Amino acid sequence: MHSPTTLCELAATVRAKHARRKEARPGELLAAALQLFVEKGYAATRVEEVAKLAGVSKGTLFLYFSSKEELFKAVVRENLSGRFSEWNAMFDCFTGSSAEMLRFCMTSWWERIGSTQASGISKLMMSEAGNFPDLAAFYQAEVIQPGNALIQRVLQRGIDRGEFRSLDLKYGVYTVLAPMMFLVMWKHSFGALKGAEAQLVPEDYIASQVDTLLRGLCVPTAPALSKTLPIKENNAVTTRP
Amino acid sequence: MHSPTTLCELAATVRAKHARRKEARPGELLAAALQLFVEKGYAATRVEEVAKLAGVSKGTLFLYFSSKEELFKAVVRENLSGRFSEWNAMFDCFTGSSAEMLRFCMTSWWERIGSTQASGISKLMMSEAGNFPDLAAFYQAEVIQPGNALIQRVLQRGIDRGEFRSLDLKYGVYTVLAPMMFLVMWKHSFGALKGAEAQLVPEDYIASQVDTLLRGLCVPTAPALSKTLPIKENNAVTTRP
DNA sequence: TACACTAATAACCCGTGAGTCATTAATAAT
DNA sequence: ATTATTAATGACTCACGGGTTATTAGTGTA
Repeated sequence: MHSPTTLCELAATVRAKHARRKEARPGELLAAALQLFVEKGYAATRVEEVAKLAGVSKGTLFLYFSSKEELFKAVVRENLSGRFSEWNAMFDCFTGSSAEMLRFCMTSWWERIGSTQASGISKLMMSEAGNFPDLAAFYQAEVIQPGNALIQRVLQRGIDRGEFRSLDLKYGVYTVLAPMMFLVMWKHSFGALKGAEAQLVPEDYIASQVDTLLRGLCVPTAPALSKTLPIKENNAVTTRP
Repeated sequence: MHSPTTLCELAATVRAKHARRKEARPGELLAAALQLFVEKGYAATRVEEVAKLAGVSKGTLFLYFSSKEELFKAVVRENLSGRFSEWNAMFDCFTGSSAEMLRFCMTSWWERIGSTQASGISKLMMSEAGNFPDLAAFYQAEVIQPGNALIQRVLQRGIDRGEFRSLDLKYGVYTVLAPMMFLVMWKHSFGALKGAEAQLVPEDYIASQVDTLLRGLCVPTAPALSKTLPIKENNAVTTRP
């Protein structure tokens, strides 16, 4: 009836229809789900397509995930949560200036997250949070809050060391976050279209944003400003090991 | 059979079922469509809901707009296109410094666009461009390109007058655009949720972004460079140095 | 009042997609 | 080899939504 098993094993794409592989299924389904959620968004992704891409039937998917929503949550846990402990550890180790640190954060965020499929989840959540409040709350707790806290730490470090001017951290966070989120939104929307107008080199974009974030647009002026900006006196450079 | 016509005229919400109002329909449908597209997105908006909100049946909607896509395009034309001539005219009239101009652009963008329903269309397009390439191309030509050109003019003016440092305009545009687009995305996604964490005062956000955009995060260092014009508030008429 | 004209309706068609379930078949146990 | 177990299937239900059309009813004219 089917091809001999030897042939089935040859290519992963050509499997026996009823092969029993309980251990491997969840991972394959999560990988397929990530890809399709990122490509098409949450609402527009069909669970049957996910199953097909993972090489199983729709029924099998529901054997491992009780609903589309649970499937999505599992994708978020797999790809975003848990990264933050690593990033906070990197923060603790960093010894350079805060300007360097900010540049490092943004460039390596691009390398490790922005340029990967994982960033598509952020785009998706910004796009569809309004229509799926349960998912939005889940994402807020799982990703947004740790992310905000991390950026705040970076800025606070700069202020404490007298390298950054004092600013309202609540809004300061967004001067860092907004450029990255915009890049992600762009990449997964107009950036994905063919038009030459829409093209944009992410590394150049990030470099440009970091430059302006640190130095501003204005030409440097004699720091007559410094009297309007009382910088804290305790800027004894507390260099960490 | 129906209520007398006098009663029908009393409240706009209580109309005769078969009232014939050919002139008023398109505008009412467009207003309803704008509201629902902004609230729920393009794909998630049901044309029947739009019709209901406009006080007509679904069939009537298709009498005035041949499809959902045409309805949406009409909404975009009604609300975004045509604004740019006005904005370009304002550019030509402006006499202050380029820093003031940038601040003016961003604050009045918020007042006139960002805080209104119109901004929801931008959010929607960023969210769904990938799934509706025809709409994306339409929006790119109708809104994005004029918008980009306008921001470029502002930056070029600053550079020409020696107020802004020289920068790659292609990417410089995004240092202005990204904060505004992020605000719009936020406002229409997580910002619409109840959580106190998600709250954010747009005017304060804009002010913070403009400050950092102009001055940067770093404390002013003695540049030992040119002594050029002062940048903030107490603006002289900013002739060239 | 009768009649033509057309704005508006509501029932209808039809494809789609989330979730279910009776059936099939691969593996393990006896 | 026979049987028990369960991974996997695919046909099914059911609700939904874009678009169509036969019918109803307002309006202007004779």
